[in-house]
Amino acid sequence: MLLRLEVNDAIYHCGDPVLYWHLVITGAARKCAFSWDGRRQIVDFLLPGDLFGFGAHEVHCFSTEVIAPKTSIVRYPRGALEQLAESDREVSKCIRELAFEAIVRLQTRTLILGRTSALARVSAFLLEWADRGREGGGAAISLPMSRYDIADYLAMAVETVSRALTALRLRQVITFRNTRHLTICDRRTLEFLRESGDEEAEAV
Amino acid sequence: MLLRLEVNDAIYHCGDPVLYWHLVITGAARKCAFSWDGRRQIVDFLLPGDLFGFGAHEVHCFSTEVIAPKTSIVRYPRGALEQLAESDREVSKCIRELAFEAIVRLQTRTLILGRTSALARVSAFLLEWADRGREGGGAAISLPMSRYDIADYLAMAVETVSRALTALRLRQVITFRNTRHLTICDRRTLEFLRESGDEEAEAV
DNA sequence: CGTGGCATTGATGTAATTCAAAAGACGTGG
DNA sequence: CCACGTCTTTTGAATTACATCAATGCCACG
Repeated sequence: MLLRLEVNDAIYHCGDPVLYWHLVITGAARKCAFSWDGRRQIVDFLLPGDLFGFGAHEVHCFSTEVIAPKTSIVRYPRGALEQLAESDREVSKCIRELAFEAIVRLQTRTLILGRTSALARVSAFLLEWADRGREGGGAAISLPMSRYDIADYLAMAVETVSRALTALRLRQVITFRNTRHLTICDRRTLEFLRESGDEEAEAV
Repeated sequence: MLLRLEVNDAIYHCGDPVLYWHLVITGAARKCAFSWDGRRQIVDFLLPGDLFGFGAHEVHCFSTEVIAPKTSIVRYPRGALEQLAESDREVSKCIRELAFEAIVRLQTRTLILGRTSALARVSAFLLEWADRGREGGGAAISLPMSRYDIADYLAMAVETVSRALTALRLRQVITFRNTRHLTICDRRTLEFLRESGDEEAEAV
């Protein structure tokens, strides 16, 4: 079943029963949680090819919402896919490996979130998207999400995200075509900042 | 193959080839990463019954070290277990569900690490261990790891962990039998602090 | 009875949040 | 096309929470 959705449309809400597994065809989405006081935390961004909304529980732990215009999503009935996973070795193996990859990604994300400073987190985010989004093959990145989304993904204030991006721009590590399109000029430095978070220690 | 290990023994190192999958029988261990400047980040604590060291990659992304005296670990040859996963539906399903659970745990952890304040993180940690470690059935918790381990798990300074625990003790949310054994007196407040992180807003 | 690792506490510095506001994007309708 | 309102992004000033530095207390172990 194919869905065509617009920005801020919800694909499912936290607490909904898990009836389908979803796959992004075009566009982008965010998987997020809300706390009682209205704060939001983004757990993952979904891009074309990403499978989501599957898991051990009977109900969704998170909400998933569209962030890019004219996003299309495919729904697979959950039961059928689970049955297929149990009968077909190939499908089963595929799902298992997909789950393992998700685990590695989440562990890496845990490291990023946990350890580092604001500049390091934003650097890590840009590098992550340079890898995921590679559309031109070059260092050009397009960010489908707002600064608020990035802030909630990296667990920092919007202002801090903006400042970090400005800092990177001033140091000529990145350049902007416009607010949502940028290019990495100095990947080496970006990788360095991701690890250290310290802008001073230039001496390699 | 059964291993008996002592505190600080390494079960495997980051970069080692993945030859086995491991299962904790008794004791405890920590899965951690190190950055070039020597800082450490703990990704997960392993307790009896936890399977670890499996994944998509050919080499381990993390190191795993023992934290409790006389810890015993079982090793399963990786190839055999993977073959079993492909031939036996039950095993396959079991592993898949185990992976899904790991994903949910990691996502939850992401939320904890990401959003909240020091007090909230320590509260979340205590509640997590109250659930995992339930040995007496009561609210008694024994922490096999040092404050340094907790700090690296929650991505904060040791001193901050200590201060948070002291704050909780002074507010009579927890009491200590000794440094590594404590009891939760006021679970309600602990759950509240985990969500809000704000010690002021007592008005429910 | 000393020694060394772990734990707590205090004083100080700093980086990120918060509060506040201006400038830029974007769409709508006159 | 321009004026208008709204939302996003950026920048500045002030505050705050955490990290860092430094010192002391606490146990276990030899």
